[in-house]
Amino acid sequence: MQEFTKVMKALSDPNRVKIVKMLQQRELCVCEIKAALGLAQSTVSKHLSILEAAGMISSRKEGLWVYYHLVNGGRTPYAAVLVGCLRHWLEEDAEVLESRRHLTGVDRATLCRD
Amino acid sequence: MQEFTKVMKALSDPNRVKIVKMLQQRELCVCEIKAALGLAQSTVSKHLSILEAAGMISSRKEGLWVYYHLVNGGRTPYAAVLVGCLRHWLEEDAEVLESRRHLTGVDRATLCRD
DNA sequence: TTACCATATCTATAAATAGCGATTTATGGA
DNA sequence: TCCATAAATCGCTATTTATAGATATGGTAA
Repeated sequence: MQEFTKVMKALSDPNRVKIVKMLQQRELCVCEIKAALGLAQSTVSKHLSILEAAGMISSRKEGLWVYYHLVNGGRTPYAAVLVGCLRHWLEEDAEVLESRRHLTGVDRATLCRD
Repeated sequence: MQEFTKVMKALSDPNRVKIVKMLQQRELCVCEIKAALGLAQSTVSKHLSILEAAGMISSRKEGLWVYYHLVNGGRTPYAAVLVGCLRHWLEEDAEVLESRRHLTGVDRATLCRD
């Protein structure tokens, strides 16, 4: 039960849904997500840990940066199905498009030092 | 976006998931759900209104009683898919079985006057 | 070393939520 | 009309959650 509700709770916050939708395009480091959503770094880190605990995303360390990506298939059946559904869902959502727009055209190298 | 997160939030509470799983078996009036979950009537009513607002359940009035049932297909694509998934998911969940057990063998007529 | 930088964790706070009791509303029967 | 009953709503408390600032961690580079 908790395995299921954890996935539902993870996806009940718009910012976390936006993170999933952004990670559909490519893996991202924390500062990119921070910039795209306009949230504090600590807040983004918290959101990422919630999505990770729900079995939907995973991370990879590269030097100072931590890159997050969608877990292929998801770590639980619930995470797997929902991540799969979200491939199609909300593709035209205004908030999703907005956050994705912040990613393109921004140089990651300059973005991650401020 | 909100249409989606509303469904996720509705299913992020164990008691509401149990309500959906009970309604898979048959339609139920509020006092039956109240008895099965061991919650106050006002609390159950609140949960039902949240599930209804998410487009997953609907009600039918019959005299004093209000019978709730799953919306066939769901009022939104998100509600539809999740209700569909929940047909198979959590069938063996301990909490779900427990709440369902409270329903069987209880006479509705005597249950709803206390 | 020392300084710096990206991320995670800790602490605090404001807002949202689950819960219950009391009240209100709606319905049916006497 | 008056009373009883099922459900919805209101008012409140306790808990959870989203957020940000401050601090800790761990890697990089001088």
